[in-house]
Amino acid sequence: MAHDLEQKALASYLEDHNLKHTKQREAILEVFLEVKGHITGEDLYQRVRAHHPGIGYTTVYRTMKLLCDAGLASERHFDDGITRYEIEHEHHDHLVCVRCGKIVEFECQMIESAQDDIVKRYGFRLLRHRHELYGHCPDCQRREKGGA
Amino acid sequence: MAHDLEQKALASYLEDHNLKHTKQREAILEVFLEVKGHITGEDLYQRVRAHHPGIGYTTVYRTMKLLCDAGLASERHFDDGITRYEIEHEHHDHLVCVRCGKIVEFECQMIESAQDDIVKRYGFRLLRHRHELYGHCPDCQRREKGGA
DNA sequence: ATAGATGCAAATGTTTTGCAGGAAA
DNA sequence: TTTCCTGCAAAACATTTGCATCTAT
Repeated sequence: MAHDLEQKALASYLEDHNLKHTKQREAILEVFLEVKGHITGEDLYQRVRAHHPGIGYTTVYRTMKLLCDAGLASERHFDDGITRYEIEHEHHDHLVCVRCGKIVEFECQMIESAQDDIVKRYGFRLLRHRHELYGHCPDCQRREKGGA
Repeated sequence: MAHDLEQKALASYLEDHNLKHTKQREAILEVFLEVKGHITGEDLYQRVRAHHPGIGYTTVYRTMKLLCDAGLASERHFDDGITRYEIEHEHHDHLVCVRCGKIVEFECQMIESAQDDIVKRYGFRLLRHRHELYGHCPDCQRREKGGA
């Protein structure tokens, strides 16, 4: 499967850092990749638990932190204050549906360069940014018209 | 003082909604306007407390919620997860210095219209957005060179 | 007099930490 | 067999709520 690559990356990270390769860590990474990220700690916990009862919240949170350090995941904080983990990949921003929770990624070079201009204007040195658009996705707009 | 206007707005909001005009509410609004917003609940609590010992966190939080309803304040959530209250005014976004915590507002029409394009492309209906640039402000960059 | 406000303490919800037992190397 | 992990329970932290008391109207 396509996830072998990431499992190998995890293994080599663990090895390089004198950490142990446990079934819990493997299981959490597995589920995380399966759902393609954008998942909360709670949700991840529930899903891993389905296959591995007995696993604790603690392990999920600790493992996700580890995956972030390993460069396989990254944390995202949207409006609801709940941390979500996504698969680490090149820079992008998000569209979030406030009705169904769907998250879509986008990337816009024009905005990036406008940001650079703003930063220059104020004399800041830019480290990172966060840009989120909240609204209703096409499916939910259709549902609205339907009557829900 | 310039704050009379807002105190009047508060009074009329309270009246319209059958709420009472208390010294706590007045004091909190006073301090909030004084510091020009972008303040945390904790910070606001400490400052109000300096002049009005005995006031509780609860009242600060409840009053800020009320001021938001009244359209005088609005909540902002930056990266650190602590709610900050700002003076409500026309749409804008923020530059945040991650060293000293300074917050600068900006507004960019080019970005706004680029957003509209993106939203259209994905078929979303845009309700609101959040755009924050994190970096080092000019003062902190100077300090860095200095040696701190 | 009475609806509404206050302040305390306790609850909340998410994430983290201390610790004793358990598993990988 | 030593080092690192795990899971539980408890802590942490910002914010909210229950409740008895107090206050503006």
